[in-house]
Amino acid sequence: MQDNSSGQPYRTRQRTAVLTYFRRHPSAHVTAEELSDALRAEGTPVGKSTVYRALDKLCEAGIIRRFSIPGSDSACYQYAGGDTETCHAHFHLKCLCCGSLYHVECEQLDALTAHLGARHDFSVDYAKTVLYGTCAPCRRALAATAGDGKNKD
Amino acid sequence: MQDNSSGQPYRTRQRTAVLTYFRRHPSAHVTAEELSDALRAEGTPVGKSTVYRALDKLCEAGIIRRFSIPGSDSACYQYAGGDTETCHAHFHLKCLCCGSLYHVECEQLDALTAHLGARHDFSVDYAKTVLYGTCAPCRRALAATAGDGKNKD
DNA sequence: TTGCGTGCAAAGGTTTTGCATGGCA
DNA sequence: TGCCATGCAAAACCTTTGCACGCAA
Repeated sequence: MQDNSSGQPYRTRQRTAVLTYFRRHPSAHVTAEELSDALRAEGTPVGKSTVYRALDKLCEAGIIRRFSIPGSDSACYQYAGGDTETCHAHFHLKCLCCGSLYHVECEQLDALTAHLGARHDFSVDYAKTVLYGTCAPCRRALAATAGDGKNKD
Repeated sequence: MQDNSSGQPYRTRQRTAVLTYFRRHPSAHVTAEELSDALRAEGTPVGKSTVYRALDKLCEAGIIRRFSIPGSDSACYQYAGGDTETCHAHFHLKCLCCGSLYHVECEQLDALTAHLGARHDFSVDYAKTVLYGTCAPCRRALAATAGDGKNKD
C-alpha cells in the first residue's frame, strides 16, 4: 500500500493520446469504452486494458476525475484541469436527463462550504461531489410533455 | 415507462425482512451483499436475486435510496424514511473516511437551491445528490496522523 | 385458484489481472 | 540494457434475467 509510483512513468503514445483527449475536451465526460472508441476514431487506438490503467493513473494523479452516474453501470471520467488546486472551489452539476455536466463556481458555494464547515463540521470534497438534477433544456422538454400523463418522478 | 406497479405487491416474509431491516437501521448504509448477509444472520435468509429485486422496488417507491460510493464497485442503499416528501429539502453528507451519512437541512441549502435555479437554471434533485467529504471525527483523526509520513490524498 | 414472489443458475456487463511482447529512457 | 507499458484473453466482480416452484390474496 505504499507509493507505487516511485518509478517515473514513461511517455508513451497511448498515454499521451489519453491525456491529449482530455485536454482537447476539458468539459467532456466519457466512459472508458467511449474514450477507447474516441481514441480509435482519432487514429490512435488504445487497448481497453490500457485505457483503464491510464484512467486509473490519471485519477490517482488528480488530472482527471471519476464519476458514478446513477442509472448507469459504467463510470464516467472528466478532465480536472491538471491542477487540483484550481478545482476545489466549484461543484459539478449533472443532468440526469441528458447527461450534460456543468461547472458552477460562485460565492454561493463558498457560503455553503463555510456553513458546512462552521456549523456542521463537515469538509466537503468538491472533487468527488456531483449535484444531480435537471438542466434547463430538459426541464422545458419535460414541462412540454408533462400534460399527457403521469409524471411523478 | 408507464406505471408497472399496477399489481399490488404481496406482503411476503422476504419483503418484510428487507423493509424491517431498513426500519431497524435507519442510518445504516449497506450493499446488496451486506444486506443479504445481514438478513441471513438475523434468521431470515433472502436470496440475492430477491434482495436486488426488493431493493429495486423500494428504490422506485422512494422508501430507500441508492448511493454510489467513489472507490467502490457495489451500490449502497439506505433507508429514506418512507416519505419522499420530507426528504426533498435537505442534502446528504457522506463521509468518505468512515462512511457516516449525515442529513443537513438549513436555509443555506435553500439559498443554494434558489441560486442554482435562478442563476444557473438548474433544478437540483436532492434525493439523488450526496455531498462527499470528511466529517469532524475523521478530520481530527487524519490531522493526528498527518505528521508521520506522506498523506497527499 | 390466480398470479406475483422467490430462488437457483446462467447470462449480461464493466473492470481487473496474467503473461508475453514492445518501446521509452 | 533494464524496466515499465501495452494488448490480448481470461478471470473476477456486481447485477440482471429465465424458469419452475411456492406462497399470499
